[in-house]
Amino acid sequence: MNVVKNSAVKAGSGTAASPVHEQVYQALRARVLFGEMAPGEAVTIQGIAAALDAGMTPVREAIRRLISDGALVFQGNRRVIVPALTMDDLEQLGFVRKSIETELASRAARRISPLLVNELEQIDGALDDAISNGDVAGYLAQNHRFHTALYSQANAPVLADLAGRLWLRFGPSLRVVCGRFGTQNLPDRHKDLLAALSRQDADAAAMAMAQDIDQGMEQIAAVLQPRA
Amino acid sequence: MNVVKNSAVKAGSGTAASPVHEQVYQALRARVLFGEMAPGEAVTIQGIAAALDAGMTPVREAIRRLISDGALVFQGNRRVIVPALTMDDLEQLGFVRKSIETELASRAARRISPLLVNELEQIDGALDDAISNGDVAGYLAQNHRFHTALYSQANAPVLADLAGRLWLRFGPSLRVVCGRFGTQNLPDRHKDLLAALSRQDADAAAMAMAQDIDQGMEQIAAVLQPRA
DNA sequence: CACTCAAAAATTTGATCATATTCTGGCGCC
DNA sequence: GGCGCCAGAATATGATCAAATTTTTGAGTG
Repeated sequence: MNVVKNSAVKAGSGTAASPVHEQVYQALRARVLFGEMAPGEAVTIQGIAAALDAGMTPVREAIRRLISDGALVFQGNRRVIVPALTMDDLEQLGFVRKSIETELASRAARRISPLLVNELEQIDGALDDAISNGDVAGYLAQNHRFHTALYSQANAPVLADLAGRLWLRFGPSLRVVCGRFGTQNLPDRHKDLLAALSRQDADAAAMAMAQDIDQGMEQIAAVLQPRA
Repeated sequence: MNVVKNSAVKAGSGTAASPVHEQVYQALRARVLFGEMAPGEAVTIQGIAAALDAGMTPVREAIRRLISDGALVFQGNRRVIVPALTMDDLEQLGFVRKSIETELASRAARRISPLLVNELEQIDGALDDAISNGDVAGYLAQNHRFHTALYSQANAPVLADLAGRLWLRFGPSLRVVCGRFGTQNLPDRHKDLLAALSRQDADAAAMAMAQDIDQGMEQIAAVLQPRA
């Protein structure tokens, strides 16, 4: 992967010339979110800088942001790694996710438009395709898109922002889940959610979301606790 | 204020020579948390660097972290300011605080030792002193210490960490509250909480915490909405 | 003749890099 | 197995370039 150098071309190709540290942040964020970095893997500034063809300063800034997001952890000394969740971490994460994301689902349900329901159904369709095709990256991406699109409709930027941060914490572990079980065994709990949304039933939407979260967290827990 | 240069003295005076960017982060964090920066105030990298006698790079990193924490906001262009909360922000913050911090209180209540209760009572005493002395800075500091000490006992690092981040968001506004109303009118809702903790009553602790949070959020809301 | 609006210079500030310095962790040696 | 040296990586600096804001200035108008 390569970060686009916005050097000479002023009449940009379309993207509004975001600063390098932002590009690096987005690139790393995507990697973490979609499981392209393994839990426990070390992250070196110079390594990332070389991989993304960027200077050290922007990379350093991006990494600090990710650390603050909980997407990376600063290992006491000067070492930065991709975190490996413990069972305790997972339990707490599940608690917060259920608190925040059920509320987001609830609020979104009250304001949602048929247009949005349609968009979500399309995303969910793409998600189903990814599952049946065994396309792990596609599954993760569409699942993320589904939740993000829903939360953006809740008119609650603070909550949506927090939820987005939480996702960064279990992204790497999700990849491990898919690596172990494949996509075939990933049930899609979004159908109940879509039904609730389309009839603007806030309580039902919250409940469906809670189940979706529980199911996801349990699947990760199964991988974290490798004793039969 | 001046950051200590850890230059020649290798046999350190006791503090384990933390990196400059960490020192800057802590310094800025304290400033935000204790209302030493006004909402809406602009934060310039070079200004901070000059004020703290540090280079630009560490300051830049610290600011990025604070932005990720929600303590500062990146104002589209390249400007960074201390956020001024809206009523909507406050409502969402209150929701998340109640979700997380009541849970923390609850968990702490189940594990707390008489020793800790004693420590909390001492902090609360210092808090009362600050109130009667009209010592705004002291009030904010002790109040923060109280909650932090409690949360550290909940054995839930993820939740405690998230709670700590949330506090950064309303720190600046708290200062405005105190500036407007003084400390005299700040009721201390910690007594109920301490009582619940000392008898390890998790539900009562959660309820008391919810009231403490509600009261704090309402006080901020009163300042945010300046129509009589 | 004063006033307004706007354009352009100047200053302030942010972004990035190349480089020097310091520290950590590993590896060979005793 | 413990101790000191070495490679590599992180930290930090200051310079340099670019962007944005502010100030200045000037022409046109009432």
